[in-house]
Amino acid sequence: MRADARRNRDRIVQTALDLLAERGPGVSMEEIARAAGLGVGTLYRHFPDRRGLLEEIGMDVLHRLRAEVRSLVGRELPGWEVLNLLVGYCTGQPLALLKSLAEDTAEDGAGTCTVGARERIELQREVTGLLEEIAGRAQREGAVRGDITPGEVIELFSATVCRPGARPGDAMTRVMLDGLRA
Amino acid sequence: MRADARRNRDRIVQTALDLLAERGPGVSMEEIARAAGLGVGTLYRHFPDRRGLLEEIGMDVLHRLRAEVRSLVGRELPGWEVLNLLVGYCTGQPLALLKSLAEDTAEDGAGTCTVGARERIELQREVTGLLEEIAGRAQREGAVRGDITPGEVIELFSATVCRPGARPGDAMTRVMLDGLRA
Amino acid sequence: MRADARRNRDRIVQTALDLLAERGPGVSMEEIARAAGLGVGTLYRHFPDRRGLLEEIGMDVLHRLRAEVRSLVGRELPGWEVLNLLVGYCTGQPLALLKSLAEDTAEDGAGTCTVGARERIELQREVTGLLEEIAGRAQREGAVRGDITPGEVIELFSATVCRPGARPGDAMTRVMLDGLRA
Amino acid sequence: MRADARRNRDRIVQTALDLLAERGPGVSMEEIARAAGLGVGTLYRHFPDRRGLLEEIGMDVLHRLRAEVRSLVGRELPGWEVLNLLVGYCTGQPLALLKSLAEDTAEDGAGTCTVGARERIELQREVTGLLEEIAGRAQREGAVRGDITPGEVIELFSATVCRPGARPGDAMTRVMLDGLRA
DNA sequence: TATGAATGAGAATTCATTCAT
DNA sequence: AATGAATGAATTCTCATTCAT
Repeated sequence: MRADARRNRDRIVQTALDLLAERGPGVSMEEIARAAGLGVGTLYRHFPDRRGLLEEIGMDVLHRLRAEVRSLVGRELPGWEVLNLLVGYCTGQPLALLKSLAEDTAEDGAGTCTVGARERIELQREVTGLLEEIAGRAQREGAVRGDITPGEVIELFSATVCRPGARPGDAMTRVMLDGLRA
Repeated sequence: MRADARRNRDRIVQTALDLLAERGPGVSMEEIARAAGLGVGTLYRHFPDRRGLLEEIGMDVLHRLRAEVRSLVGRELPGWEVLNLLVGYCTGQPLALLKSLAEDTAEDGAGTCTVGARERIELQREVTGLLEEIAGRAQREGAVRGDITPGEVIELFSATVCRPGARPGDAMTRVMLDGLRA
Repeated sequence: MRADARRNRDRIVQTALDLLAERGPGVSMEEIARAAGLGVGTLYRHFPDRRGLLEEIGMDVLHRLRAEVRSLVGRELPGWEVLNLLVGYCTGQPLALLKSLAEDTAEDGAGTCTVGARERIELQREVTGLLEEIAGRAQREGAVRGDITPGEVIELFSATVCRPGARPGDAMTRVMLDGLRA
Repeated sequence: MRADARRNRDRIVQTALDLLAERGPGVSMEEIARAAGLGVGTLYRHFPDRRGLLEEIGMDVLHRLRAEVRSLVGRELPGWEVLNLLVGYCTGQPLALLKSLAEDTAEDGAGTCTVGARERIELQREVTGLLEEIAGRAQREGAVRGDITPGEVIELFSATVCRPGARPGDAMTRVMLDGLRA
């Protein structure tokens, strides 16, 4: 891929993320293209359609999240500490998009699932798996209560840090972390 | 108001609530009308426009919530118990709609706020006030931790019970309640 | 026809005329009914449809015009004087409606002409005939120039006095009358 | 602006003028688009909405009228002759549209006047000013009667030549011109 | 009979997507 | 390859007309 094409593609993804965060899911393709300093045509050269763009953005976010999780896991810290560090990372990321993507996909029914969606779901599952491992470890270490499943721990964790406007150390994250303690 | 008109109006509100819960905010006026067994025209006889319909539905939900809160407050129970009882009520109600209404209103900017929206915001504020009183009481009773404001308690509470798919006693509500304890 | 039905009918015609004059051809049936203090249902009991109502209104106006013309003709005045007296009458009447009716009818093509329209056209022709007689007499008396047909005299006359906002003695009517002189 | 876009825009304006003249103000956007050999979307790319399209058409007509008036004024002819030449020009133009635009604008009330409407009114005023100058000159030259204002002369002039179906030399224009003579 | 609620076809408008320049 | 003009299906909303109360 040529350098300028790559640059354009990244600009689109970034701009779309910003606009989506700022103005909700109603932003039009035209607006995204314009905000990225491009024409719609160029946008469609890079992404097959709106859904495709959203999926790719989701992939982008997930890739970065996976990288972060992997690097934290590599540092061999206690699970509880990893969860706390992840709060810091996640609250700064536009993870809310992942939720709406998941909902949109669910709506369509399992059958009509795009290739792009399948890839994302795959990746999502992988990342969730990693996170659940961390949660499980934290439970085995006695830091997190044992009366809920690791999956539920992560569900909770996501609900908290993915919520729009989440900040590390705000009331909701503090209560969530305290509530998770054994 | 004629009996049949009243009945239709209620059907519309109920149907719209169901569809909105089931299929997200993208449902069209036509779909709502069809699902209610009516023509679009009838929707527009009862509600000025799409926004108006949504606002009225929000009012409907809020009125019922206020009634519930008032009745609980009237029973002079400890604040903590009221909060727990409210979990049971709220998780069965389509409160998520209130959030999306609030977001939509915010988008338009303060100036362009409709009369309907203003009323709803008013009512919302009233209900929130009642809830914060309950939270405050629970804190003074020593049941809820004191390091967060009553407003934050309620914010948390809402985030948990308004989330789509919330069930009383599920992991998220349990953790939230445990995290709130003093 | 019962007295109250007659009264309702007249109210509708009068109200419709007023609204049409005041707010243009965009007034809705509902508005007309409401302004007449009735429901739409009642309106449709008296008139088959919108077009029918307009035609009837046209008939109403035409009947009164014919009566006026006949009475003036009966007074055996010189043609020129009759024309001048008619200016006074016509500028106070909502004759503009007749033009728009004529245009609407023309649009539909000759074939699709309603029974109501046919009657009105008939009556219109009769009145025009009477007026042309007057014009012809005025020409024979030497008061009106002879280089245009009586039909043209009346066309002119109508264009002037039917124009919205026409007042006897205003610039346009004076110029028209002066221009018509032999 | 791209050449083809320019061409399409002009086609739209021309087609709309024709349809409006032929079928009255009820023509739909879809019809205009179809008649221009385009999709509705294209109309909306070029004009913000129906009103916007009409205003632009009005501007178009007015610009051409102003150019004509200016060129006639530049030829330093007697006022009376200019008026007569203008009859020839005006009767071939769809000036009736300007009247209906003025009425539509008036209906909305002064406050809600669009930017487009304001521009048009401005231009209309300018052209009317030019025409009144010509009328005034014709009066000073002794060709036009002095007992009416230049404004009234032009009002009359417009009423005659803007009327649908006006032809130079038809009865109405001849009478108007004769009536205006001193 | 009078009323006004219900209906649905039709008009304006938006926006994802395609295609000519 | 980039651009933005063109497209038309989908959506909101209106209003003449019908029909239940």
